[in-house]
Amino acid sequence: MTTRWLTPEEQRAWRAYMAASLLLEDAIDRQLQQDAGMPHLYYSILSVLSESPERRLRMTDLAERLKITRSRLTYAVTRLEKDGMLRREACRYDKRGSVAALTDEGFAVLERAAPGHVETVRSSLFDRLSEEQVGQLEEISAAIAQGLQEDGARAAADEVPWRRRSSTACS
Amino acid sequence: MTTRWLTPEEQRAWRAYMAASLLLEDAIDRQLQQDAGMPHLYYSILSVLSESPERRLRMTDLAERLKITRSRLTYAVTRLEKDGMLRREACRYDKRGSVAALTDEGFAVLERAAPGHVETVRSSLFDRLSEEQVGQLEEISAAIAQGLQEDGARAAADEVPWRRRSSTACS
DNA sequence: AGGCCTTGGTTCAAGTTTGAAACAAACCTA
DNA sequence: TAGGTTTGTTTCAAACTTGAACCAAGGCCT
Repeated sequence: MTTRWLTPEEQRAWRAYMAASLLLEDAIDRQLQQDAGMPHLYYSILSVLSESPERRLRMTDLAERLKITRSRLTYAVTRLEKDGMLRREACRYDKRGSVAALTDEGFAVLERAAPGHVETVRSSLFDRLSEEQVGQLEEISAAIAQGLQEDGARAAADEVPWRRRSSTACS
Repeated sequence: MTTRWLTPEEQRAWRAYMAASLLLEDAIDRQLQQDAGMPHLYYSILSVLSESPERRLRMTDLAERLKITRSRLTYAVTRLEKDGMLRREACRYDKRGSVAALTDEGFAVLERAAPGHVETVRSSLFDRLSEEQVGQLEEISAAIAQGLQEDGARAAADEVPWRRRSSTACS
């Protein structure tokens, strides 16, 4: 089948999106690096933890919420632990598991950084959008995210299908 | 002034956006790494070059179009040059300048990779959106990008203001 | 219990990004 | 035209990300 190239409208949207997402992540990373000494992802880790029951979460759950790989998370958590922002604890139910627990210091750092962060998100993003556009952005983003997560799940399910033994022998 | 926190609608939009942008970049990076052996940014460099007059562009212009730092570009171009995808040439007008020129091999690689890339962009993004949403996405992205670029320009202009000599001596 | 696959996490090397510093050419301006 | 600033680009070290490989521990069978 011949490629269905992007229409001019799609091209414009795609380019605008790429520029916007790059610039936005940059702006946010820069602000947080300045004011909190950590990149956006690291701040997000603290943020997610702070909203979790008992301010702690298992590594895999944390990775899932943040949509990042476990390996990336391991590295980040190691750094944050070194900085005293969180502690690693053993999981009581599952001896394999480890849970990240926000420390009081981590929580304090988060509280101190939050206003500046919110202000940046506001001035970079929401101040430029109408209320209607905020709703549109949510719907669009949700649609994309949902699709990609289904893809991921499907891919995982289909993984190494050649290992499945079919009951009727058809190669 | 007390912080204006995000409204629930804004929070939802922000979280959905973050998830979507992470997942999307991941999907695209993975596909291109698989099929073309390079991350998205590197592909974009080739792509921008291929659409430029004579398939060449000065480093700064390239960085500007891609919204990345010059230093990041230098690294990427070095790799791409090593791989034979492009060549660095001296700029005739400005002896400081260097221009990146797409090689025939680079163009060929690009042509081979393009269909798969477009297919991924389509299935990850545009297939999930209505025509209307594509338009909305463009407008939203353009608004964000425009705002952030103005900010960047303003910040650059205001840089080291203490060096400016005011005509009337006021401190 | 003894295998075997899966799951939760970490480790390691290679690749990439960051930001500040270094350089050199170009551009003032006195 | 010499000195000082700006502009274009690279360099360097430190930080971060990636993906594959690894190591337990948990869950099934049989």
